[in-house]
Amino acid sequence: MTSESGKARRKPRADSLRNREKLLAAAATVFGAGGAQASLEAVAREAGVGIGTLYRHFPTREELFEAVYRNEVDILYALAEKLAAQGGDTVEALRTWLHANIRLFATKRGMIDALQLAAAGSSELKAYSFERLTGASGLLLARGVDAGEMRDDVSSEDIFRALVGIFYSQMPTSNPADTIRLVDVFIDGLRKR
Amino acid sequence: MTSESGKARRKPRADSLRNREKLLAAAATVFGAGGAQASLEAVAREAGVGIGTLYRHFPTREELFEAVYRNEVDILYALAEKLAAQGGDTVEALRTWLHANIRLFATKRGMIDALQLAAAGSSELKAYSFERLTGASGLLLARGVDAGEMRDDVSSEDIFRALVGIFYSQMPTSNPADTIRLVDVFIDGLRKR
DNA sequence: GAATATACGGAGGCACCCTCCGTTTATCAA
DNA sequence: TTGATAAACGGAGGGTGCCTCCGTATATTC
Repeated sequence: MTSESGKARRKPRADSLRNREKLLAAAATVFGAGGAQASLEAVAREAGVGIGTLYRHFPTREELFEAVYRNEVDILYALAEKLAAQGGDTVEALRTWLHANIRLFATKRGMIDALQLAAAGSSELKAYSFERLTGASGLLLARGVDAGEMRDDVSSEDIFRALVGIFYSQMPTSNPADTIRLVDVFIDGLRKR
Repeated sequence: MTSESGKARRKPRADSLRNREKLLAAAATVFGAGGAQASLEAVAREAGVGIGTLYRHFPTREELFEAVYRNEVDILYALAEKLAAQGGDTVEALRTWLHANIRLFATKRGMIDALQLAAAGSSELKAYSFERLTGASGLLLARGVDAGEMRDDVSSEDIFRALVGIFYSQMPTSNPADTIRLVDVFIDGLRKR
């Protein structure tokens, strides 16, 4: 139903699939080193393909980012689901999840930029990452609100954006410990008073 | 002692002063519309001067930003001083000051970008704005810590960066009310528990 | 009214963005 | 196998921006 919808199509060309993989690997390398604004031509060079090929596979910078980090995003989402399911202190669950975020972002400079892009992106076609991670924090937030342990006057999207903002502004200069402390401040603020 | 230090200098050329003003006005316009990444050549065009002239007056993008927004920064600093001097609830003072920030940034898209730049900039030669505003929030924070009303385990620089991050991530999509709510969450987290 | 210290402007070299299209190649059917 | 052809490739090209450099212009000074 997925692969044979519509008229019978040729199967994708092998070189196309190969190039896609090469581009993803190259992008992980280049973005990892240079952050979000790294040159797309550099990615194409690193991958050993023409710039046109890059654009055919990933028409926008965002799409390339999304593809590169989709896996990590899925991991974070899965963690949120696990934490939400296993019960226990709701505030601590949220804290655990956010600390996992920080630890992940600390090693992947490009990832935080990707989220920054996603969070700022147009709302009509929201990036996969933004939806997914907003969903994840929403899961944990809702549990806290239901339990009467967290304030109910903020949305998961706002929270997520705020946290991305904190990460984003902290990363370049500070060490993870400072970031963790600030996120903890924010979490304490989320407690119902 | 300031103006005649060293050998007797010529007075600055009139055209130079004029161009500096033209550049500042143009930059305010262009950055106001286009944000931090607006083209410097566009600024020069708007000012009706050559690109070389722009670079002579403001060797870096940061310096131009700083000059454009210095006045607002000074206003915010003065407000912090006033709030710190007049006593009263320390947490409320900080809140008042941050709300003033939000209100100001809401109308000056370029300003928040400028701070973002300043906050991320190299720490060896810190931008005027960053130092000034860090100092301002430090003033208010210290008072709260001394009064035993705020936690003492975060630095004013970290706080300031975090708040810039929140502003920065919120502004493009949300309305000021959401931003205010999130900053309030953060402030609540700063309370000593 | 020189002399000269300063400032001006923009060409030039480089990098990047993105599009477009002539060329190449993988797939499929005969 | 071997065309036929849909699909993908690559990179030239036109545009923009960055920043530097230096020949030219001009405000100040004496």
